[in-house]
Amino acid sequence: MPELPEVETVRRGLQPVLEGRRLLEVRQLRPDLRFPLPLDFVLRLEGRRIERIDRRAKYLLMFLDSGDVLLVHLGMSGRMLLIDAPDSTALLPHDHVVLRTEEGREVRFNDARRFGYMDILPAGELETSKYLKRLGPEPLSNSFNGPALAAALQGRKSSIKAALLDQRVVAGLGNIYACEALYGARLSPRRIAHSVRGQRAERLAGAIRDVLQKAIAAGGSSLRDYVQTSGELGYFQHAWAVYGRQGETCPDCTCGGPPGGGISRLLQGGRSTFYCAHRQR
DNA sequence: ACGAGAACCTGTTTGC
DNA sequence: TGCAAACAGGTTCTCG
Repeated sequence: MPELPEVETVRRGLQPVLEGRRLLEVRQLRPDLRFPLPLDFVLRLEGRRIERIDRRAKYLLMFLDSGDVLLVHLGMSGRMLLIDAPDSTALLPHDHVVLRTEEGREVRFNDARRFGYMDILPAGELETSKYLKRLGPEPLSNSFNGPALAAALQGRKSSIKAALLDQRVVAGLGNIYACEALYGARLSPRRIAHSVRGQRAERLAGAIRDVLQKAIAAGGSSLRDYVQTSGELGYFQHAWAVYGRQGETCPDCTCGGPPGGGISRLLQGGRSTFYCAHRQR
């Protein structure tokens, strides 16, 4: 589930619970997530204070007072569960790592599919690490704009949809927001990537920023209700324009439903793409 | 070198 | 209703 806006929302929810707090106890419930955890995983976390929580693309970065960074990727189904009363809350299925703070609260990394992972590395090695070194620009940073996007797409013969999922082109988009951004920019997901340049690239870069900012704002506005009844962080009711809306009328088409208008589903590289063939060219 | 597809793993939804 | 197949928000590897 987590693309950039969801990870950012999780980051903001974790800040008041973890930032500036000391980890009194860390429990590792299995030796591996997607990858094996470091052998000294617990040792390097217990007793450390979390000074700052950052985000890069879909990665959460927890900077420790030891100079290490705890890097977290939520994969497809990873969640951070907030447990206020740990002693009366049994471990749930797929709770893999438990962080207990000095305040007696817990943050649990829960991940059924186990595509998520964690690692610990020295802060100085973060940028050149295998995780971050190939990432493209942050879409909400100043370095991301139409010309930068066009340059990254130059020579690419895949579909624009596939290119947007490549984290080297722009970091943080996943299947949902790639669909939504293409809808916002009125570009067909089947369009060949390198044909998106000039004005089209401006439109797409703008749509990407727009869609991400709105999704983050939707999370942020419900920050008060941040902890769901399940204690889960980062789930929100998103008002997606096209994603998951196959068969519905396009919100922007006045031509009525199919044929011609209406939202259809397409399979690209094994992933579902939702789009309006009438609006997107 | 590049792009499509498979693989990783488990839970939920869909279709016969 | 029951069961099997399809599908799920990510990333990386292999193959052609």
